[in-house]
Amino acid sequence: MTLQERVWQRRNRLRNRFPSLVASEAPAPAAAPRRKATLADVAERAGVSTSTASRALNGHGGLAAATRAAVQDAAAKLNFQPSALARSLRTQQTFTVGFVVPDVSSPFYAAALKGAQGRLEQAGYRVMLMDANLDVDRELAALETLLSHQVDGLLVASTGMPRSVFDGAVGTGATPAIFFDGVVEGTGQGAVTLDDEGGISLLVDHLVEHGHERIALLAGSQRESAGAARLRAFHAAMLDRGMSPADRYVKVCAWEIADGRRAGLELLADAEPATAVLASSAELALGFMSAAAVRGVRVPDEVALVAFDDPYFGDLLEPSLTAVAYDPRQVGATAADLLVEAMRSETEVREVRIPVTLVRRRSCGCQPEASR
Amino acid sequence: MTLQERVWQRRNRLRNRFPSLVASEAPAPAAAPRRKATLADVAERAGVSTSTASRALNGHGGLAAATRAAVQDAAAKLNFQPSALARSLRTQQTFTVGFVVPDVSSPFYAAALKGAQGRLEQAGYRVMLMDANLDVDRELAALETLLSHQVDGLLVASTGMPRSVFDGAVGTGATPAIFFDGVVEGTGQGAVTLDDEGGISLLVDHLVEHGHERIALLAGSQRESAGAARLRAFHAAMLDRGMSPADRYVKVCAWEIADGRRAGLELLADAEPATAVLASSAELALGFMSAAAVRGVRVPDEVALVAFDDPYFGDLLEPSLTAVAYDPRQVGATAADLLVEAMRSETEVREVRIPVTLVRRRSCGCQPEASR
DNA sequence: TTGTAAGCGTTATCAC
DNA sequence: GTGATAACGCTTACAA
Repeated sequence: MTLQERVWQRRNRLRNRFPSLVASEAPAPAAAPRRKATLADVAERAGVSTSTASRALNGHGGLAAATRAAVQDAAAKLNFQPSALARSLRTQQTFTVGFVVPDVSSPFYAAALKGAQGRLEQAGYRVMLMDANLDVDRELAALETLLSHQVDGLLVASTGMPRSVFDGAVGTGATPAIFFDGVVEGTGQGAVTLDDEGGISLLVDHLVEHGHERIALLAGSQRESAGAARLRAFHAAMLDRGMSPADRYVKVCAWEIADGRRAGLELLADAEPATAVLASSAELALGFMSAAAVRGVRVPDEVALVAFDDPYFGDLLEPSLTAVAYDPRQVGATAADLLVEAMRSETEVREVRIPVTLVRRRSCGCQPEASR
Repeated sequence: MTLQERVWQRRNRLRNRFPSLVASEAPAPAAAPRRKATLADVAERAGVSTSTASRALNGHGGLAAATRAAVQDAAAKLNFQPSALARSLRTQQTFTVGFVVPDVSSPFYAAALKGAQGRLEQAGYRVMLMDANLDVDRELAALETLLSHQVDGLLVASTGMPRSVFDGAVGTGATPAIFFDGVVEGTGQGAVTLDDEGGISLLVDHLVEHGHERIALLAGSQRESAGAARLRAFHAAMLDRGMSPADRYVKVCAWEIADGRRAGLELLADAEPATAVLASSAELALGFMSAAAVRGVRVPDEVALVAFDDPYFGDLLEPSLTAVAYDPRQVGATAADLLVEAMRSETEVREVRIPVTLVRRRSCGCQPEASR
């Protein structure tokens, strides 16, 4: 609070100087607007009341074509920009949505953000961004900040926040929330996730086609819903095909390259190592590749590798990476669409799954014809 | 406007229902706050005036310890969250900064955003994000939107906006602006850029050490200041070493992988092709690698490659990529620091350069001992 | 068709 | 120390 106090004092000092400036200084050289024009200024210049000015500018109720023109003219001359603050305070609508992610610098979230930003801007909304830094407490703080700014809606990829905490902070239904990627089960106005089951199925199927039976999983963190979903899907897919992976083949770990490397080294040190590895994310796959390189294990000759997540440089790796691909922007864009709908009118909660496809390259053992 | 109208109507309908709810419904089960608590509610519960309540909460001027406690207690009980909107309207401070980039989904900007976000949050600021989508017009629109929200400061990576346009929109000095990466020359309260000269020098030197003389440049777009700076630095560095590259070795192009590939193919089709290529960004280098692969030209045996920009998977490429590295978060963080300073008090304009280092890997022809 | 006035939720000035 | 009261810049009944 001390900080705020100091700053305000400064501002006020500045503002207090204005009267004298305006009063005693020579009249402005011309139409050089000394201070940001307000609606009252526009009204005065157009010779009407502020209410009329407001109506003219916002296209509301009946009003003479002439006055409307006069007001618009005055507004243009003064370069009038309505104060979003004042308007929002009055209308209780901010046309701002809060965007919360575990880590903006992750390519996936950055792309989702881009997708959402585009749609929201088109719909007339601004985005206020908060990075939870993979920390549930900060995620909570982020939500509270956003709420105190009266955002009209929330787009959140949760870092595994319990439902009760989320509902406690957001209050049920007051501010619509759409989850993407990191879902808080049982709340919110909707969710968009990747087709984890379908993707894992594609990957397992493909490895089986290559004749693998001892398949390992780099599962990622189980706090985020996506990690958990992929692990579940993996077990289901294996069972479907009459296999059940040894527990020691399933590595739960964080999402960074280093974590994938660590887990990969463990996998490779096994007495009877898996012949194929499925990584739950591109980073984990990268980590595994690096582990294999360190141990001198050749991919795909000695161990096959596939990933859920197709990095944009997947083609250029050695070996190129077989992976499940999807459009991360689409998840952001879709979530934004759902949110815009929810903000416009009550809608029933909807869950959307983004489709994924298999990209066959060399890390699985395939020999794709010379690409491109 | 039609949209806004409709939404407001709905809101008002909702609000109009509240009085009856509050008035006729049975008293709330307990301290279950029906509606978001306002300062007036807190004051009433504490039995003081709103002014006193405000003072108590903000730690202003003298007031009895007892009353202060009472107010704080009431606030806690009501779960009071001050309205940022109302406060900002009154104080003319939003504690929000606008962040404008050409493309958030680019790893560099995403990382810069992350760096800035952290520092700003620490300093008590929120970030409102706008993506200009590589378009100067949208950049302008973004600035105007931000200004209409009365952001306290601006962090902008410009897509090559002319100074006059920027000054016209932002007005000189009213709202402090710090540029990063994409600088608008001659305005703003500061700028932070990478050490383009130093980086290019390192790269050229290194290629020269390898014995190269016919060095080509994938220059990137010249609209952004970084692209232009690297091109200038390249010419300077070559001249310094007594070389002057043929014009046909210098390819100006956009920043995408595909652009790098296209330019790379041209370079390789040359009758007397360059023996080394310097790419102004990681994407351009990737594009070149892909072009070389298509043509069956081996890197580094037949052509050496170095890049300004070290992608996080640079190690795992084939060949691994020799590059100039830097911390993109640091540029965001540094810019944020400058901005916070500028918002707190008038400061002279400062230009900061972020240092870069050379990472020797295999694409240049080096044989680094087994990494890691 | 237009104006008057109330109010959104705060903070700040000035009396008491 | 504390309380009225007037802004901040806008929208919107309600009156004229």
